Amino acid sequence: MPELPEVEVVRRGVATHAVDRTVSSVEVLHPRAVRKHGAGADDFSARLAGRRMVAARRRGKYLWLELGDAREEGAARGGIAPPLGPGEALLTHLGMSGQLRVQPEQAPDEKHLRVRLRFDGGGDELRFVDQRTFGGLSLVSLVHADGVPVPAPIAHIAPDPLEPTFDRETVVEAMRARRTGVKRALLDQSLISGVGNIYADEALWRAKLHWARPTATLTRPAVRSLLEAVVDVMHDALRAGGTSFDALYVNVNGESGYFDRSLAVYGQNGRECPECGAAVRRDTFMNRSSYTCPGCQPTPRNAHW
DNA sequence: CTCATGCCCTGCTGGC
DNA sequence: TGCCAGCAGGGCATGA
Repeated sequence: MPELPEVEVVRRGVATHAVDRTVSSVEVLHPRAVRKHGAGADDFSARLAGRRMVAARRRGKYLWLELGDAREEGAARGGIAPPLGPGEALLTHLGMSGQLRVQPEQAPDEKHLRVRLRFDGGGDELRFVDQRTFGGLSLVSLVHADGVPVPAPIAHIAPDPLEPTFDRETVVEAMRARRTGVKRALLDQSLISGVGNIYADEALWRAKLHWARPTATLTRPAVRSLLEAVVDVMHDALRAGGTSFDALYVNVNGESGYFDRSLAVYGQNGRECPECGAAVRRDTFMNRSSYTCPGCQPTPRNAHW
């Protein structure tokens, strides 16, 4: 499952292989992959063709490729200017199973290939492959939020913990003001973005907090150490190239990360906690799994289920 | 406004 | 061997 560290690995790959290239043609093989693009697949393809990728950026689990000025490029291509101005981007979310792959044009189509981008001059293609179709692409305009250009549809999402604009103390106060459980707050993208189920469980384990602990009962130092744990686990995962349980997460070259070997509790039901040796337990919460060590993260008396 | 819940989607796994 | 329930889960719409 791609979460922030995995998306960052993909961003780096896309920055290397797609930035400074100009899209020559776009093929949408499954309309659901561009469902967020309101004007439809044909419009998506027509507008993206001829645009130059100028930068690869990320907030949380969203990744976008900033596009060069369409009018100049359109003029250069014989006056067939797409009706877009500057300040736009190709926005992507990988969902659960989305992949951006750099592939030679002669490579056979992947079974779940959804969108193909070809570039001027031929060579490698950029492919969006997605088994479960929770992910997708769209063309969006950029707006300024706190002085940072972000895609308009995700302007409501909070900075992620690896961004320079992330203000830890703001998040500490916002979390303590919530009347909910700490994991639900960690997964709330309007408070802090980029934290998914895997890294939420790992950070809670490192901070020795149970997922059902009410945020209102946490001291400021406890929230600070939780946010530090989030940053630490994400940095560790990034160094390992991300977490891959199966072939669903790979980088743009199709390679898996190996952080799954370093997971303390996530997916470790019944295994020994690396800290105290107690058997890791799995609970169902928010219709998904939460893994805890009963020794290191005892259930709080006032649990917020 | 805050907080909680269900749905979208496909493929793999395990029980019978 | 085949069938089906359960599971993976981010983000959004909707309801309380």
